[in-house]
Amino acid sequence: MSSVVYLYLLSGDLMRYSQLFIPTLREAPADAEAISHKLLVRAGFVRQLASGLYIYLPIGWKVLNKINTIIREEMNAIGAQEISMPVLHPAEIWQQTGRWNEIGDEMFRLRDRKGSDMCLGMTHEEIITWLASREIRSYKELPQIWYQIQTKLRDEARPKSGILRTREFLMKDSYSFDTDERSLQKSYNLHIEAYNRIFERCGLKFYRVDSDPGMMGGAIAHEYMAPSEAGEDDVALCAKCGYSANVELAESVPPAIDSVDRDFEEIETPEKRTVGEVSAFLKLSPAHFIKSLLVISEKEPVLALIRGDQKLHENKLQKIIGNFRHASRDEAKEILGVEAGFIGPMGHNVKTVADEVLQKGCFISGANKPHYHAGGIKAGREFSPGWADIHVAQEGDGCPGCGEPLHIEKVIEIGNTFKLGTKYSMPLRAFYLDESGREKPVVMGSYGIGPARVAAAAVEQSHDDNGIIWPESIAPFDVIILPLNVKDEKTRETAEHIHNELIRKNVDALLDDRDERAGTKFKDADLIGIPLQIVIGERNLKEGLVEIKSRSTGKAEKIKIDKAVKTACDNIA
RNA sequence: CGGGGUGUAGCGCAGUCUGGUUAGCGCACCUGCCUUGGGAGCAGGGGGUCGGAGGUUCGAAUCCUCUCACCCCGACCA
Repeated sequence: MSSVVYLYLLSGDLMRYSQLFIPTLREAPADAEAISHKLLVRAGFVRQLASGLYIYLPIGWKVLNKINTIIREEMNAIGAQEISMPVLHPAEIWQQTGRWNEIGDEMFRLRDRKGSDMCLGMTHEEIITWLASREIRSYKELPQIWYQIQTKLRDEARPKSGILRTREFLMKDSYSFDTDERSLQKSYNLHIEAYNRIFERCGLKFYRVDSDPGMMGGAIAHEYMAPSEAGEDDVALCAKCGYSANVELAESVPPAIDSVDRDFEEIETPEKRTVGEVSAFLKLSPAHFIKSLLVISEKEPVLALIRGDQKLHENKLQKIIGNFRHASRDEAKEILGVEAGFIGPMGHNVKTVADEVLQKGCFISGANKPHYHAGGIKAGREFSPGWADIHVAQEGDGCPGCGEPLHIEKVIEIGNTFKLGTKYSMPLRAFYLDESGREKPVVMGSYGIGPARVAAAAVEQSHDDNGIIWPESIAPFDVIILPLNVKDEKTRETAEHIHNELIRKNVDALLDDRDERAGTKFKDADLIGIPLQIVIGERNLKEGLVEIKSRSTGKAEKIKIDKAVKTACDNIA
């Protein structure tokens, strides 16, 4: 029996619906968009305090704690040790790693009464590394994995989708400390094992994908992604070889076009500027065109070329030419001497970066004169750019590993893992002495899980028109007992009896003892999403029967009263 | 930060364009009766600074100005 369940068994009242605070609503708030947002509010799990700030009501908090219990069990199982660090941080440590200045408005900052700069923790690399720097002396003390489940605060530019993107949220964050890269790989692998088990136990469908380490530093990073329409990220997946990556960095080979080599020729295209307009006008698919986009980097203007059916991947381009912005219409005309809409790759004196897919084939693009496009444009003949992958991977593009078509899926990020290396141990001087007495920086990793996102993803992935269908492992209760008419003595007695027996067997069972009509009880039970319902009605009772119904399958079974407890227990596993 | 939208009872909404009784409806809530296998019915009842401030007017939920909050799209996101 988990500690969470045990706490709730302490008071029988908390197993009675009439004593519990579960404010369900017939209608979802009008401003809720995501399914998980609507259902969690309607079913009485959460309430919004302000933008990006949520109150967890009793059953919401209980679900979160069930998730946290699973996380703790699996983290402890890999030898991680739970600690708790402050949410309020002195600026100094963040200044030492440089992130005080690197991070902008997203960090909540404040001053204490003495005027010292402080901030609210967005994450705890700085703090834990400070701790390690003071306490870790020798290779004999390594490796270590420390974790906490702690509130994080981020002044998000746009909180959204209920509890999916909030300004204050709970996060399980763990940090590994190792002597070298090889040892770090072991800690990293341990986390992979733990994460796989955690998300499996939480009943989620999920992928582990390559991700962009971003400002976190370090070279290797992965994200755990739960497929959902409410997600904010896209991942590229290959069913054949298993390639999986966030679209932020996914590579792909766009399908080849069959183009016939032709000589260069100009074509009049009056008032046709965009690829869409020109391709419709010439009755050719957008893949036969080159999109020529002028951007301005910090150093110089750059002409970026991509195929007409592809999108420019700004992050990929940014890694090549540094920060840039799109040129204005006037700038384009001034620099290239032609109005936007009729720009072609030929004959310009500016740095040009083209997507690799343009290396083969014969294309159409702007003719560099108003109201004209040009056909027969071949790489190496009409233009000679620098080559790079600068397109966004799209559905059906070839897998970079095996060539099979990629599938793009919308996902919620529920966890991430980063190899940090010495990014934090160096500036904060977290050093240890190795076997030969040499001082070396600790090699670190950092690993996050968002319990609220796990809950939201579970709702997104498992619901129907009637409400939530919780995975058993994280449901607010295992069983709900529905005495349909509590004024009927036999009904009430049977329900109480079954309830007591289930509780005695450590089943987390809720008794709906409210004097409500049957319909109301069914609707609430379905909405809240408790996996198993035991329905006690006068009709069946006369034959000595009660009904056990599965929330997920909707299948109901009539069984003898004295078999109800056993059957329920068997169903809970 | 750019674009769009919404603020009227706990929730969902009408009324605003075209200013004029005591600001309405459904659900929820309270009391009574009745009812008990899918959010019943009847009767009675409570609940509103119409987001806020200022202005125009004899008179403002309604018109004007400012402001705040929230949602959606985009940018951003260790």
